[in-house]
Amino acid sequence: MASAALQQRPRPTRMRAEGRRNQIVAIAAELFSQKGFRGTTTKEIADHAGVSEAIIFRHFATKDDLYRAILDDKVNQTTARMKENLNEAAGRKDDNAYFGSLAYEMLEFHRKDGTFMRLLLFSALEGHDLSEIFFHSTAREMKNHIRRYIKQRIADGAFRPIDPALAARAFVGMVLNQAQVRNIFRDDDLRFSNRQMADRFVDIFLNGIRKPGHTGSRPARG
Amino acid sequence: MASAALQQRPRPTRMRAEGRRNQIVAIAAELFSQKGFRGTTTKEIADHAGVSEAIIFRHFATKDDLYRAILDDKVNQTTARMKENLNEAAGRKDDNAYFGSLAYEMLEFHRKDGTFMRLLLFSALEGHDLSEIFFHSTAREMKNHIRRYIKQRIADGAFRPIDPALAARAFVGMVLNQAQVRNIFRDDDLRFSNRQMADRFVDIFLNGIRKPGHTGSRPARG
DNA sequence: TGTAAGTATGTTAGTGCTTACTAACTTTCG
DNA sequence: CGAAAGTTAGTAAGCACTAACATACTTACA
Repeated sequence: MASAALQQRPRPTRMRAEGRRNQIVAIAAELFSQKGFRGTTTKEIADHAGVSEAIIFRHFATKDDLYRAILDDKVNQTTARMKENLNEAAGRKDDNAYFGSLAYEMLEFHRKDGTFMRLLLFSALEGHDLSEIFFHSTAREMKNHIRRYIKQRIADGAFRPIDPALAARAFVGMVLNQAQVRNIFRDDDLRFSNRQMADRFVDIFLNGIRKPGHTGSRPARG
Repeated sequence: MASAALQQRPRPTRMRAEGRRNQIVAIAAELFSQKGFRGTTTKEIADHAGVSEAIIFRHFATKDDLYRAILDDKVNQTTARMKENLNEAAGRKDDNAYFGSLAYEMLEFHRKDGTFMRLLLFSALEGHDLSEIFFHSTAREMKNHIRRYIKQRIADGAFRPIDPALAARAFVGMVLNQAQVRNIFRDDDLRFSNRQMADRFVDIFLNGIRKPGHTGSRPARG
């Protein structure tokens, strides 16, 4: 996938600095996500960009700098997208809609961008100093959002008095583990659409934390 | 006169082949789990073993062979331990005990052996050919065990008619994500013991999949 | 039992290859 | 022209891996 960006060019098309820079970032992101930072050579990146190796180092002082630029890039474009979805769903107090769209968006996000999770894990495992920011800006921020929502719904009397942070992790865990098994371990045994999967996770989760009697708790119209 | 500024290798303790081999495997497992296969050098392994680099290659033809030995080792000792726990819990039909001990054992396992999860992820991300076996022998096997149990309990009329494989993944996901956040991302915000955490995950999960009215087939637990 | 021979375990000092990165030069374009 | 975008041809360091030699332990046999 996305191998269109990785094609080699026989003729070195001359590009402007910004364009070349973006191209290098995109290509390197793909390669780093596939083989890790240490497993990818600057020569390899240059070849995929159809350019000599020295060009890489005109745009990025070191290989590490390039990695930093990639993570920065990913974080920015990701948090922006995620926050939109979170806030969109947070307004209403429809539990099914909130968790359903959340799970669906997470699954879809990781389906569309297979590199993200791999980059995140690689950076954490390889102990890169930006991995913490990378992590905090994504999973943790999302988890906190859910935690606050659950806390509110407990106060509303809709959910049982469970620990909000733990419940949030439980829900995120279901969804992320599914995405991870698919993206990292290529174990695609569950033949559900992301929508179906999201609905079923929400079903289990909400039944698990709702107060007995509170069957659906859709936004009471009165 | 004594060139005391020499490296710390005062007495090259002579070991028998098997002992040295095991030592190298243990050291390399630790280092690979911390820095990955590509991120760890054979020199480094030798230094930690207090031995010259050539010794590594007397026991293992290539660095790759060493990696293979480590994964084999981990798989064997792990599946053995895990299967015991699974079968021990499977006999009784106490849902709380089954899922509770399962979650607890998983959390404890990953707390005790922090290298396992890192090795598993590294091998999958770096695309090592043994990673599939590594994966199948652990998470997948366990998930199948749970899937069968859930299927049985649905037939018993204790659980709602949900998809067993999906429910199994949901449960495993909760637990493994928690272990992963702790081991990989070092985000230790949940201040619960593993026992408490297991109980709470089970609480959410079982309430989520039990038939209404089936409060819980606990034999004797108040 | 003493000890030389034989073997297992260790060392040093490399090899050739790959890597990130650089210097110095050439080509394209406004 | 002059600057921006490209090239070639390196370098020093680090890598997995090896050959040749050194030392400790075991065993065979008087």
